[in-house]
Amino acid sequence: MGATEQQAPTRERIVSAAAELFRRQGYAATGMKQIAAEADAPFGSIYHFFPGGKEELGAEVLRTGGEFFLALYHAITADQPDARASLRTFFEAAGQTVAVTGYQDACPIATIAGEVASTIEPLRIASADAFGSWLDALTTDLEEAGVGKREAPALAQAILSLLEGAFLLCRTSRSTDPMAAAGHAADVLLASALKHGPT
Amino acid sequence: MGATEQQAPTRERIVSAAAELFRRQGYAATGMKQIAAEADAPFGSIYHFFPGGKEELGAEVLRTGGEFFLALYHAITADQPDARASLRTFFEAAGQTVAVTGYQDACPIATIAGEVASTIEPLRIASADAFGSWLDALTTDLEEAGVGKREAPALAQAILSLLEGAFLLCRTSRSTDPMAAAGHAADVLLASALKHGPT
DNA sequence: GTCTATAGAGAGATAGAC
DNA sequence: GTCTATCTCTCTATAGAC
Repeated sequence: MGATEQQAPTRERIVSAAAELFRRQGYAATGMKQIAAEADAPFGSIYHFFPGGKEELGAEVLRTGGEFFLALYHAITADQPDARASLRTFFEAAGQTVAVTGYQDACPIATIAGEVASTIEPLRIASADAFGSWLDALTTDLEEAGVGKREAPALAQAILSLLEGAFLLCRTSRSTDPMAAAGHAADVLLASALKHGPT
Repeated sequence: MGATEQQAPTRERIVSAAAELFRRQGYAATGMKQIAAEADAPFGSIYHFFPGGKEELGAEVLRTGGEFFLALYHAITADQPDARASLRTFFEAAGQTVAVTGYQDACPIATIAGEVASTIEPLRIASADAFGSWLDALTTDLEEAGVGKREAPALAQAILSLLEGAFLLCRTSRSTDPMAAAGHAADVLLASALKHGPT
């Protein structure tokens, strides 16, 4: 914490630089040399830390990205009084992030996932694991909020679909309107599930 | 119609081959040579028909893909008795298509859009135009079904977000569950809008 | 309008000095 | 563990014969 420059370890810098570039430009369009330059790391270090090359680096990016986003979800919703407020706050935060980054940063998984789902099986699986961990967390929260155990998983899938679709529409249209509409829709769905609901 | 082999014109073969490859593998990961091979067309013909190169071809793919999908939407919903049946049928058809193609073919725009939204402005605009045309059509149908003019655009955005998000989750998880959940959610949202509704 | 050969740039990956 | 030079391959794009 002193005046000395504190720089993250090389490996971490590589992973976060790759994460940012993959998320914004896509996996195939991002070169290893560009990653090294952005990370301010020697080119060879990438292959030192990731002997499996680009694919191994991509898998690590998806893993850490999934964990980071999950932690973000928990952090944002922790302070909220109930599940509906949590969802509303989360969608609002998502819209703000997209706008603040100039419609570049949205989901850390989606851009890569769309590219590799039919072509690079290990990365498809890593993407599925990330989405799966979010769905599990959301399902648990929905159940605790009073959504029936039979309805909760499908509702979680619908809410994540809303989020991911809105991310794409926001980035494409350069507008936060789709995220606002998705957030409102998520609230309607949850309210409906709680009313007709369970137990 | 006869016994003679009827082959589509070269330009059309190029566009549809490119559309299929871009949609499945992504824009950056697809090479011009692969497109020529898949289209069974000479390599030079691509540059004959698309002097602007890959970017011009990508724009044409997005334009025709957007039109085709819009026509598909109209065709599927034309026979339906009401708006809720239309939506349910459309989401069912979407899920079937994804599954039947081995989770390869989903939205003709989404994979490209995610890659280019922050990097290739002409293609970002072409993607936005395609999504915009779908939103316009859906908004009109929702209004005709009785959704209030103030609520219809946001509901259309939410429904398209559900569809796009579910496409991604289906392809990533190799399951049609997310599409079923999204279809159900869309039905709930429309029913809610019609009830609390309009006029 | 069809087709081939090739230019020129950049990719992913590797070797080896330090 | 750092860093550079380079290998090989593939990419987009072009030139020019037919």
